[in-house]
This record gives sequence, C-alpha cells and structure tokens, in this order.
Amino acid sequence: MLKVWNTLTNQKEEFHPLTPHIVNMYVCGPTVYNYIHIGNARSAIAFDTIRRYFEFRGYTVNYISNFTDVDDKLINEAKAENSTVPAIADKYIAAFYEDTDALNIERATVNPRASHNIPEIIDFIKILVDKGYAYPVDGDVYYRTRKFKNYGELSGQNVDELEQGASQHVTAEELARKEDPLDFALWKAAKPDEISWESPWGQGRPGWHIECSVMSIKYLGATFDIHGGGQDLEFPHHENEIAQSEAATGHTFARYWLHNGFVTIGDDDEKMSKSLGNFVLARDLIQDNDPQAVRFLMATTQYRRPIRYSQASLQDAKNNLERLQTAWTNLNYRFASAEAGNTSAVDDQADAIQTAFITAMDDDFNAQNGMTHVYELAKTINTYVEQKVVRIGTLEHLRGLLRDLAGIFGIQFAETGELLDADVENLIEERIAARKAKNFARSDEIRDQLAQEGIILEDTPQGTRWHRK
RNA sequence: GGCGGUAUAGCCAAGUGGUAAGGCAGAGGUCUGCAAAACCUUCAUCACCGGUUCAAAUCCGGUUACCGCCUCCA
Repeated sequence: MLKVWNTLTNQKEEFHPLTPHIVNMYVCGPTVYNYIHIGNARSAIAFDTIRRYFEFRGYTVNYISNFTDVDDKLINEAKAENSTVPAIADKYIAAFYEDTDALNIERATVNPRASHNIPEIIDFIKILVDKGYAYPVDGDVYYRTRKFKNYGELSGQNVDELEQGASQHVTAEELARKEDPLDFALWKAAKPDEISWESPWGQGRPGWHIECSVMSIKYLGATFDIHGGGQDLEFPHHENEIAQSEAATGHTFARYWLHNGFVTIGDDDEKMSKSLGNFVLARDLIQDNDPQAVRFLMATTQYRRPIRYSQASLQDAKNNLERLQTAWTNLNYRFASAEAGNTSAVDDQADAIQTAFITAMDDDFNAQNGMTHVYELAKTINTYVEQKVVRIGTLEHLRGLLRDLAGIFGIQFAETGELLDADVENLIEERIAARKAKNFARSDEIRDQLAQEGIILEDTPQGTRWHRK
C-alpha cells in the first residue's frame, strides 16, 4: 500500500486517488524571470520521479505544472533587459524546457501560464468578492484572510501569531488599504506603463497565488489528489491557495500536499535561493557535469530530505551511476553467448528484488531504500553474467527490470555497439593475435595506446570487449 | 517570539523497542599473462545528559548545534 507524507496532517497516509487508477497532480512551477537554478531543478526532478513511480505502479497521471509569468519580478526583469514581460517569459520558458529536457524530466501534461488564463482568474476573483471573501480597494482586490476559518491549517500557524510577523513587513501604503495586515492581493491595480488587463476593478494584473488556484481547478477540478511544491511554498503560497480555492468552490482543494526539501550549499548547509544569491544555475551545472549524474543525485535522495550540493556529492553520484551502467553493459554483453530458456533461481531473485523495491518506494517514495534494491539487482546481474551458462529469458528479465527501476529515477543507460574506426579494429585484432602468441609486450602496448585515445579494453572469457572512457 | 525539520562510520545515507541496510572512498583477497570489470572479506556502541524497559539509535524528559518558514523564493 502506497503511503505519502501529507503536510496537511503532518503524517503518512495511505494514498487513495479520488478516481481509481488515476492521479491528478499539480506542481508549482517557477516564476519565469530567470534561468532555473538547481533548487528549482530538484523540485522538478522530485515530482517527476514521483510521477514516474505512480506510472510504474500502473496509475495514469495527469501532471499539471504552471509557469507564473506575470509579477513584479518579470516586470523588473523586462525593464532591466529592455524587453517586455511576455518576451521575458517566453525566453525563460524556452530555457526551462532546455534545462529540464537535459535532466530527462518528462514534460507535464499541461504547463498553463498565468497570462493565458486572465479571464478565468477574473471570474474566480469575482466569485470571491460576491461571496464576501474579497474586497476591492482602489483597483486592488484583497482576500479577507480571517474570514476563512481554517487559515493556517497547512502550515500549522496561528492567525494571531502570524499577524505579529506580518505587521513587520507590510508597507504603510499597503496597511492603509488592507482591512487586516494578513490580507493578501488577488488583483493588483496597474501602475503606469505596467502590463495590465481590463477587469471590473480597472486595469490591473493578478496577484501571486491566485493563478495556481485557478489553473489547478481548471485542469483538475475543484478537488484533486496531489498538490506539490517546494517547502518554501507551504506558507504563504499554498496556505493562500487553499483559502482562495475552498472559499470559492466550497469543496476540499488538494487532498494530499507534498513538499520537497531544499538543495543546500556551503559549509553551513544554507538553502540555495535566488534571493540569497547563492544559487547555481541548472544550465551551468549541466554544462560542466554529466546531466545524468545531476539527475541521479537529485532523484535518488528522498524528496523531503535536503540535498547537500557539493563536488563530493556529485562525484558520489557519478560513481554510483557508473556502477549501474557497468552492470547494464555487463548484462548486454552476454546476450551473444547466451542459450535459450531461463535460469529460474535468478528469475526468482529478480522477482524478490522487484517486490522489495516496491515495498521501499511505497513508503513515501523512499528512494534511498529503493536504490538499495537496485544495487542488489546490479550485484545479481554481475554475478549471473559471470556464470558459464546464461540464458536469454533470464537476461531479458534482468535487463527489463534494471531498465524499469532505473527509469523511475530518470536514469537512461547508454547503449553499446558503436562502430570503431577500421584502424582501431585492426589494432584490437592484432592484440588478440599477440596475446595468443603470448607476446604480452605488444598486447600491452596496444592496450595502452588505445587507452590514450579513451578506449578501454577488457579481456573476458567471452572475448575482448571495449568501452569508451 | 511562533511553527516545523535535522543530528548515525572519512563522505552520502537506511533503520521508529531486540544487540547498527546499502553505496562511495580506504584496506586485504579471488579471478586475470598483467590489467580492467566483477565478486568475497574488512571498516560505527548511532550529538550530549537523565529516565522508562529484561532490552533503546529507536519511547519519555532535558540540553546543545545546525537548517527552514513566519517577507519574494522550488
């Protein structure tokens, strides 16, 4: 039975989707005023991995993830780049796809954009105003936070305690407009030269929070299964989403709330964030490192745990990935020398590993425990392929399982079989002859020479094989 | 100040009452002409103090340290 940690209740709960076999999930995407950093990538990878696991378990997943493409930051960035808000959004959305594709993150079912849903947003705000949950003031519209009785439930905050914090950060201008410092903007009146749309309250644009409520409900319905995002979104973003949505629809909003942990950096494991300025862009990291290793590091850490970003952790990921890749290569190498049929004892081992893997991952996507069984599979494979007699059915069984389990984490194995230059092939042939003649000086010379070119030779009972370093 | 999360070997990291998974790195070994890859062996009294229990990393109380949210942020 699959269990997930629900932030709403602060406990692990059995996961039962509203509709059998279908998971409707919404994950908060980035505000597209800059390239994504590896913290953003971590969130995308965490939920991509969760999505893949659901699919592995036989669910159909409707995965909606937004782009917030209208807000102060975009307006400022447009000014800074001497561009427009839509152009800035387009630019960084394109970059987002480049980066996430490189990290083998599956595309969402839909990536709705706030700016493409303005009529829906306005209609939604109208409902809140009509119901008395929101009030217009000079072209702004604010949400009446205290009117929503469960406000603070998600983050475990007490409204009165919050007010102390809020009051320290709200500007005098805002305070004058709001009935209560805790109220937040659903709609903001346009300042001169700002991007804006016509609304019942005048020219303006949506506030933050509202787009996620509107777009998640638009694509998934008033009540859906999973809402995900980074831990920093728990308050106020997700708290506000709940308040808006449930006030407007009268129904439970998301049923399970999942929050991923941060990527931390530095000796004191500080959160990586744009506002702290201590971030590493995903594209820079990918450029200097194997994207698969980056993906591996992020996907094989349980999604709620922090990930310490460092050269050492990346190197660790590379080594582990290499281990699995080697098992894959070892496995594929034996097909040519395999016999028909199956080795039932090994098939049984594979089945047991699969069962154990599912048990581990069903526990709130415990990737570390899941990976333990993937390593176990690698060991099973490495041991099996050293046997004199191997059988095709079992090789295929092992190959399929390794591919599927690794695939959940977004790991794709490199296929071998690339053709070598004729010169290189001749050298390998010459070396085989030299070894037969026990001319080891010459055979080692050839091996060293090819190693210089990045081609590693390995002598096995089935013959000499090679791979590129 | 309020709320929440961490603290396990050189590193990453499982484990929520029965005398510490797994991976990386290190050491030794098997295989190999030598290698490579693989496989085998080896490497921790679980932040600290006190308590409960036949038995605690695991429960309770306290202490310390670090991180996050409460303001834009994945």
